[in-house]
Amino acid sequence: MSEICRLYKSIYEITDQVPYGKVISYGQIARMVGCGARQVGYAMAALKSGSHPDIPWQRVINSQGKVSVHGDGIGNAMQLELLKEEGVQFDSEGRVSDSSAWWVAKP
DNA sequence: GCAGTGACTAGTA
DNA sequence: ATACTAGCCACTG
Repeated sequence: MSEICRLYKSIYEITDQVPYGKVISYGQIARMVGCGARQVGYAMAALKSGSHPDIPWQRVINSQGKVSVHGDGIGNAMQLELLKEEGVQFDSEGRVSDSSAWWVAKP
């Protein structure tokens, strides 16, 4: 059994701290943990149902404010739907409203 | 230990 | 606005 590095733990910690109806970008988390953005995405991919069901991985999106495509795009659709259920407003392009960003306060 | 891969980002053309 | 490139760091073979 491979124990997850504390780096992943930090990533999960931040992701778990994202409030309901809010989202955060991979890059932002990467800066917080002090690692590359890819590692954040990798940590999310490592999340499995049953291991860390309490982690709102669906609230993690890319810097474009959109959901990234994984594998066949299955998880992608689920993620989008989950966010909609949480009350996150999406644009016609599938982009999240700037007000839905957690970290932030973007000009 | 090296090479390839990956749910990314930022910069340049 | 889009397309391509380079950088990023961890995991797998």
